[in-house]
Amino acid sequence: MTLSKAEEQLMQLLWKQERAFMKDLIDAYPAPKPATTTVATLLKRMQDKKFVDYIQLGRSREYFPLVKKKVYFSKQVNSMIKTFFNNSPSQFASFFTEETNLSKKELKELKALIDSEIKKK
Amino acid sequence: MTLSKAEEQLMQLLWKQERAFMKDLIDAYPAPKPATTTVATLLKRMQDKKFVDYIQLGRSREYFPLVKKKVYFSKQVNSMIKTFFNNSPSQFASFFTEETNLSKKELKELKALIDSEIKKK
DNA sequence: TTAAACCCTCTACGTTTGTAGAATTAAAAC
DNA sequence: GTTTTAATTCTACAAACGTAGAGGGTTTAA
Repeated sequence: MTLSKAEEQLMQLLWKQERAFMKDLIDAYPAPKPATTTVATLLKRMQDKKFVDYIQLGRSREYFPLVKKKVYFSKQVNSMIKTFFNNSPSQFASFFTEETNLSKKELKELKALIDSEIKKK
Repeated sequence: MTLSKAEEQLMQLLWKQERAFMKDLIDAYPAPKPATTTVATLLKRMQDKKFVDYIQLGRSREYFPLVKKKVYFSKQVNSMIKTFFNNSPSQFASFFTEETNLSKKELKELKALIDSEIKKK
């Protein structure tokens, strides 16, 4: 089960807020904001898909993610790696390094980071 | 304009073959293979979206990609970076390095690769 | 207490997607 | 030459998606 584009956008807003009432989510939308009913529909569909849940507070619902952004993102990347790079993360990594425009500074940071990863192993 | 899931799968087959007749594409599908009409429909839609074109050979068409895999992939990654990492490739990179299970060896290769990228700058 | 703000469910409608049957045509194999 | 194979177009239909009006409650601020 995956999120559609519109659902994903909403999910992003929810991840950012951690927990939110519908109003907060709508506030967070850039203009042109969708109708409240649109957001309500999306939230309900996302519930059905088990991506969000809520607790009833008074007559309002405080929504929260059921899936961590990291986990969701990981799945996305892994599926891309599988699709595009024959399931080889290192192939993906090298492609990424070459194709993305990282500055020299960023590259150095990345290198340092990799170093610390290597040490962990 | 983007490809749908089913279209993307077909596109992968076409990228692999570089140029192909419909039959070749269908052959390349894992079971259960879709009906030929299904593939034909997808191909036509992909044409409309300007992702493939063909040349008429006899009464058959040899299809080929209009968009390079690399380019398409790049766009995917960039949109993910934008969505998940606030448009920061380096944030993405560090996340990736930490979360993906690269072996020590792969990490070292990646590091070497980054080094050569640094030198280029 | 009345208007404005807020939230929810139900319903709906146009578009896109996944999938494929029917009909037709042409070529290839027998 | 007739059956088989491959392709193509047309048509279709169910599911998923994007979007939102209508209707019907509360609540809060005037």
